[in-house]
Amino acid sequence: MRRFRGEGLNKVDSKGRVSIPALFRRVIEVCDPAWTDGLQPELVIVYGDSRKNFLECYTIDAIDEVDHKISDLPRGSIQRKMLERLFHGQSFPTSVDDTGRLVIPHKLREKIGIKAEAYFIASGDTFQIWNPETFQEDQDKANAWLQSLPEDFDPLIYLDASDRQPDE
Amino acid sequence: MRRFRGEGLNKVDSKGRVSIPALFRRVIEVCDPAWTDGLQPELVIVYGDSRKNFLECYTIDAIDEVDHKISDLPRGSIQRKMLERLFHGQSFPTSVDDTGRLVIPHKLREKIGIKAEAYFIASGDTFQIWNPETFQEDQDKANAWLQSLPEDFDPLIYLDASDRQPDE
DNA sequence: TTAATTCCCATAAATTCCCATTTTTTTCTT
DNA sequence: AAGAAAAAAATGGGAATTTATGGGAATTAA
Repeated sequence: MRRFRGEGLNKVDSKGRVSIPALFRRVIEVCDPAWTDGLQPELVIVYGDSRKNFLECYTIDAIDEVDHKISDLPRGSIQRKMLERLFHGQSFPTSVDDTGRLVIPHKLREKIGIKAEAYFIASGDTFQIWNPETFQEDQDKANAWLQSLPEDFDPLIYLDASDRQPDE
Repeated sequence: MRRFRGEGLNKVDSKGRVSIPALFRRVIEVCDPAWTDGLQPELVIVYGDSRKNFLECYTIDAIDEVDHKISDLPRGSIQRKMLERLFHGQSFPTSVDDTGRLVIPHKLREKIGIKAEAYFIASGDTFQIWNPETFQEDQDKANAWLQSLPEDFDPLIYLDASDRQPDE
């Protein structure tokens, strides 16, 4: 499964159109089973988590995986209801047009405070769209935290933790 | 099988007419085996569960699936009787008119307290129609709960739970 | 025959499509 | 290695289409 990698800053016009970074487009295409050259590859924007101030964009493969897991949860359970609302209700299916752009509806632009520019950043099998200033603030916080660590501390140390048993 | 995705808020006029979000219409059409371009695609509104304060709308394919499962239940069983009453009796078959609207009968509008506006939200292979205020209250509760969780809590964690054995 | 429902038509706003430029990146050539 | 040419990416604007919505006439129901 291909993963997104990289970041980018693009202009948003009055109709809400933004170019998707070209590298991301290749991944969106490959991860849409119905896509073939000439077609507009599809994707899904998830925006419902009220704690997040960015949009999360899923490829078709990625959202299908989520959908299947949701349908494995017991009908009527509170978890299923919540996830259905978030991923089925508070999401927006769309596609990349033939000039490589996406239309972000007015309501979604409002939600994350996007006006003239949008910042894109890869996040594994999804990518996120931020208001550039909001992202910078978040990044500043992350940097401050890094600064507080010993000079020789290597974040990769966290990876080894995943080998441990959950109860350790 | 196509699934509904997204949400929308539309006006209800004095005759009870409401536009169905365009994205939903595409799904309703595809999931009606009898539908072909120019015809009015059909659907079924289920309204009998007194504990729910919204209407649940089924595509023809979705309701057929339910019907078949019901007819597999033992005749005369209490379960079958209950489901038949709910899905056969307390349901309303209708269709999308050629301007993309649905007429919600007065009785159903009363039941969920709809007056000038109706809120639509996808829920897998069905979609729901709510009174906008009622939905918002429900959503506020969900958000409050989310806010109460640790900052880095990801609702997707629930999905991984489905890998576990039921008795864990 | 009154009221409710359906059908038909009209319009404004939003969205999509199509085409044209500009920028940036890559490739080719000297 | 520099500059020119070609290709790809980003952006802008207008026309055409689709949506959402409103109102009246025709039809059906009570």
